[in-house]
Amino acid sequence: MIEILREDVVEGAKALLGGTLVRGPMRARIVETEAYHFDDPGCHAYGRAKMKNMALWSAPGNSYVYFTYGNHWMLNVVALDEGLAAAVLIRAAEPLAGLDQMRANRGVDDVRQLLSGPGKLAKAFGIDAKFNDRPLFGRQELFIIPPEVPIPHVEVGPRIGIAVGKGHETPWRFVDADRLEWISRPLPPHLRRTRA
DNA sequence: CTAGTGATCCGCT
DNA sequence: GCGGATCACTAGA
Repeated sequence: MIEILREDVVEGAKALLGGTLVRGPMRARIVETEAYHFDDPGCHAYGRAKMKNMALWSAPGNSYVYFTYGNHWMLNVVALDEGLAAAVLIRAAEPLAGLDQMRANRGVDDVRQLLSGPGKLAKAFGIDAKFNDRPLFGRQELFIIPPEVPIPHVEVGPRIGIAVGKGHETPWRFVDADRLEWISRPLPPHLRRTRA
């Protein structure tokens, strides 16, 4: 997995689908990701290094966690693309285990609401600044188990929440086509199907 | 649909 | 050093 992330952030974003995010009793299957890379105005690594995004230059496979909109933490996996800083945003997951812990952290009961968005997922897993810039593969307090085999069907769409003029059309949002009920929001009508 | 939230950034004193 | 704009979102009408 780290080898893929080091090579190509788009491939990395697809390869992370089907992976398992783990913390304590909590386990969840990653069903939605987005890719961001250095040359893309929507990427936090665009322009020059800033205080909050130092982790983007740490190492492929590390976490990049940041805070936005006054409320929300986001979990990213650091990657490289042609040697330049890049990242994969983990946007949604299917709860597998430790649901009671997730419910307690989120303050909601509905299983569909636990992890169906990047801010929700981070809150359910109790992810905050202390998880920034840490390895995510291998056993840690928070880690990701890569999928044993790539998932069979990936659907693609434009990324969410990117302002006009900042790469909003770039189709770098990837979802597990067989688990659409767990994604953060529906894909727009015309989508392309590709292989993982 | 819109309000809320607060750290960070950038351009100007 | 200051202040407004921005922001990879969510909850609730």
